[in-house]
Amino acid sequence: MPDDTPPFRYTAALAAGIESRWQDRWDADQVYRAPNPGEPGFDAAQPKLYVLDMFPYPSGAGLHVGHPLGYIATDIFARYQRMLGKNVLHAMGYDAFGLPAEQYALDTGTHPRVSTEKNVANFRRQLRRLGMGHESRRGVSTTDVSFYKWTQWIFLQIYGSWFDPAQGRARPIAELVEEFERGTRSAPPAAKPWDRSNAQERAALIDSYRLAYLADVNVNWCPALGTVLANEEVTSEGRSERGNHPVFKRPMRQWMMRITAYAERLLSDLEGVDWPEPIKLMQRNWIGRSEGAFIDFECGKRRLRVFTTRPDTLAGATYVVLAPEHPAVDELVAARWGETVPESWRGRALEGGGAAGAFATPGEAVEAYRAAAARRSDLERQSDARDKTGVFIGAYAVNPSTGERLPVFIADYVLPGYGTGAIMAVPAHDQRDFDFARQFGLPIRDVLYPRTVLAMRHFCGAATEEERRGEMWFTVLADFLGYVTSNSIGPEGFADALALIRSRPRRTEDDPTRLTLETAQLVSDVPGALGGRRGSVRVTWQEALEDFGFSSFDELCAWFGERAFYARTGAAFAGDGYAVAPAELEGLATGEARRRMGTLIEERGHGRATVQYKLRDWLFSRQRYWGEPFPIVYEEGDAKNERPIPLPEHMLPVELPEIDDYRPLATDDPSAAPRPPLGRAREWAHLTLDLGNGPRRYRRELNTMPQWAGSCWYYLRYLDPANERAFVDAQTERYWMLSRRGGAGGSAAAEGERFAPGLHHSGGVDLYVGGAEHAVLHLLYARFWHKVLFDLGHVSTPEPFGKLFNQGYIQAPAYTDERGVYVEAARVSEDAASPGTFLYEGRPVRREFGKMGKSLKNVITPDDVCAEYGADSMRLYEMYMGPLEQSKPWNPRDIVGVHRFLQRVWRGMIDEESGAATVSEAELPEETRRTLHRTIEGVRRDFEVLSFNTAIAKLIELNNHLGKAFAGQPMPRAAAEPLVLMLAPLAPHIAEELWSRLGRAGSVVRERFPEADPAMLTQETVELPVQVAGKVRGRVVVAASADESAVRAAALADEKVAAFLAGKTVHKVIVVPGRMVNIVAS
RNA sequence: GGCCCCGUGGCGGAACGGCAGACGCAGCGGACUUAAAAUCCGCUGUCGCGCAAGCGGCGUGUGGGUUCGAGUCCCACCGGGGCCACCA
Repeated sequence: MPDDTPPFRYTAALAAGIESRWQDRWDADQVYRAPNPGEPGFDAAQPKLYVLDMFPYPSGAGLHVGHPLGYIATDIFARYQRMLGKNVLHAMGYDAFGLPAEQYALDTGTHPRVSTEKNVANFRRQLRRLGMGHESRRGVSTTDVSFYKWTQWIFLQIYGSWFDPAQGRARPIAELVEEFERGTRSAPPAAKPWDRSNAQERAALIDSYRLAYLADVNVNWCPALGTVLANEEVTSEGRSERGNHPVFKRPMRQWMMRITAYAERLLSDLEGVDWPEPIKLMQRNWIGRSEGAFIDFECGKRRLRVFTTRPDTLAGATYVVLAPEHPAVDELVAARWGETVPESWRGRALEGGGAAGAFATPGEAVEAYRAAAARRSDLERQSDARDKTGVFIGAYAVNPSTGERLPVFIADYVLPGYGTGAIMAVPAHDQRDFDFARQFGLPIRDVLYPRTVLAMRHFCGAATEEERRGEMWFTVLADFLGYVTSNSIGPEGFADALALIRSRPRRTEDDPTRLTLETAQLVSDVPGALGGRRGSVRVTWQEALEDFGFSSFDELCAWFGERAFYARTGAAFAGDGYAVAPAELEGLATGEARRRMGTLIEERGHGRATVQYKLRDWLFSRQRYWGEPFPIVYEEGDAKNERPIPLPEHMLPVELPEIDDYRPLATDDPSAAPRPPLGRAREWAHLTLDLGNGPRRYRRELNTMPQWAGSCWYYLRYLDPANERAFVDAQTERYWMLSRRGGAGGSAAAEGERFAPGLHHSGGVDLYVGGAEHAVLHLLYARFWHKVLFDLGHVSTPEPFGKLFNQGYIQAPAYTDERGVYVEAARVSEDAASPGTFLYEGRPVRREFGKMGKSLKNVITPDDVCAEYGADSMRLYEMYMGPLEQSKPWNPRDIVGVHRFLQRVWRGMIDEESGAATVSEAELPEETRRTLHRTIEGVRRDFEVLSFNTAIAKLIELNNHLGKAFAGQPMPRAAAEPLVLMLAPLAPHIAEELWSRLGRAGSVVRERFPEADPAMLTQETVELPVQVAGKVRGRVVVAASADESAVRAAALADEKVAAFLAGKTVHKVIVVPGRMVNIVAS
């Protein structure tokens, strides 16, 4: 069959030729080079812009179409900004250390360095194929020796500093030593005074202040990976995020980073950055600040310190709970049970341990409970979180508010690492305490109520104390009142609620804690109880009101003091309420009561106000091969790693040694000792050094740094990738990070306006794009390092990333067979006989949509898409799918739409037979000029806010317009060229080709983006819709400058409108100039 | 369980509180072809009336509210997704 496709039709084949030719040209001409200060071509007057992507792990599988979504977006944005005349830094590096890279190397039996280099090369090839305008000289990899030398250097900076709480910032450790020497600072009470300490003790004291330190901590040990993991790398099921292996808690001596010192700044500085709110929220939650108080309970001769956020509920505390690991337990545990101690408090010997039954002494019960708690996995603990366990330790503590003797328990629902590891339990106002109290028959004393409940108490005087305590029925009332009022059901509904409350069935045992809203509604469906919300009610609302002594609904509302009641589900716990006990707090709103109680406690010496954080220090060492070695040695003979010795800067880098067997020591045995693979490099691990006191033998630190180390600062190395004297040149750092985007150019500032709000305050990277999966890990660690570097004067901004944008995921269909196992999506086809049925090897499979990736076997590679349609079509499609921040399904059928668009653009100005441009030099007709300028204006606006889907739609519209306007005749150059330039950021290859075929020399990369003529955006006449009672009934054309009365007259005069107004009185005419008219008539 | 985000045609999605469904896909009809593909033109939320141009009703998950006017703002519910999950 003869192929009659014209030789210059824009097909995949033609696109492939165009694309590779221009990619070569771009490389050869270095068109993306962004000069640093002092480099050739640098112009201080030119505004700068730093655009950054979260760099990838170069996995062996290569890129799939989900990866470049964000990269394409930043590339378009960067290209657009270059065309506005900015000096744009856009580069792509590789996060190549860490578990995934090492795991891939293990799987394929190659050395990690070899496989990493291969993978990086493959990623680079794939990205180049997509036409990315990355500046290659800045594309560093975290595994480059010249890179990790500086990772080690930064580690030494952190190691060499301490956090001064008085100044709220990190300072060099030498200044701390100096303060001790001079006596301006004294050692903490627990430590020996400085002047009476020996050298070793002084060193230990100093070490205890460092931001990077060795400590025996209860770590997450993952034997299957042969390494410890950070809290952030462990899932809520207690398994490793990588590989899903079991993780065990175990004390080990490890490197830690004192990120907790920065908790407050990491929290408060979120205010100043332009980040998506959900991400900020996740960071806030992770940091987990809570204000509260330490309260001391007398407990025999000891004082037992608890932490609470609700000191105002102290009077409601009816028992005390310690974490099983709490150090005071051994001291407090009683020798024998008291006479009156119930059986259930004494623990239960488990089956297999001989006779089942309560333990003979508290000591035995405690021991058994601790052992059982340690055996229980996190998963088990969570699955039955409502079933509280614990044992009484035989001791009592005195409630400082009531003077009562409260029993002391240990229970694993109290965590050892948070607060003081001890709590006062207030079962009336805390769900967990309530669950525990019910389990153990402990008293429940309520001391505060939502406002509505206080009101309801007045109404329902019939309810006894007993009823309230046992069932916390007030939450039901609160639920229902909130429901009734917020639904604006009105007096009838309110009466319904009252009727329901009075007739509501007793709480049953299987619904022990509280009636939820759903159950309340269920109850309302019970015949006889209420008969439905709108149905027959047993009493009329007047009757109900009269019952309660009100004559009208308004009067009732007035009694409540406000028209809306805020109480909702859980209000009794959450605390928008009023305290009623103890006497000092009577009638105070909770916020006030908390403050008042805090003061009282402090005044009476029972404790003090404090702030606690959930954030823990960062576990910084791993027992793996493929990571940055620590620049740390120990004296030979110091077997327990007691005294780390930092290597001097000139000894950096500490290169990762070549070893044959780099596998981690994986095992199933949770009690096995970690054995870092670097221990096998014997030559490397032991060395002779002269650290100023003569040559001595030293041992190297054998752990490596975690995955996150390199990604904590790579964006700084992009700025100055080849610098051998510093991690980044100070002036260069200031230029790219500190100066405001668009600051120097007048018009540029205006252009950035819509985008700029986030850029005033913190400085840093102007736009950082990446997935939301890094909301806490990478983004928190990087902020921490950046702040340390800022405090030490190495960087000029307190925050690294001024504006953050999260792109969504690309989802793709995935298929499971009857066993629920995923099958190769590429080999599934739709059954032609019955659409909607999908077949894999002739067997039906079930379709679902999920994030594209290896695990769902639904990967589509950009290489395939490029081969079928070309890179420009691929880029355009990914941007056209929908809003960048949204997750959306990959639908290959839709790609032809954007491909056809490019084809039409091409054909509009190129002769498909000869390849010659077919444009005229004619002037544009008025209507076309207006359309063009409206498009320019719209596309610019869309580009500024990364709304590429709508920008493309506008370009398609423009092209459709041009196709119609110049059907059968050449398109004027005055339309063709702006169209090409607007297309250039989105589809750079075809734009370059068209530009050159239109007879223009050079690349479009540095051409100026078209500007809209404001005169072309205003219109002389406008068509306004005219509504009658909110429905469009007609249209009038009026002068754009027409005043309100003219528009009003025109609207009323309209024939159609008049027809609708016939026989009606016009009450009001609303005229929104330039928008519409609405006539209110009856 | 808590917090957060999202519900618009057959599909992806447009829409400063002001003409709902831009643009694309799919579908239908037509032109060009011996034919098909490609390409081009037109139609395409839904129901009713009409031969027709057209006219009208209903429509943004459900129920309320605010407003001259609600996809958009507020409340509740239903459904989907995400994050955290015994943090006192």
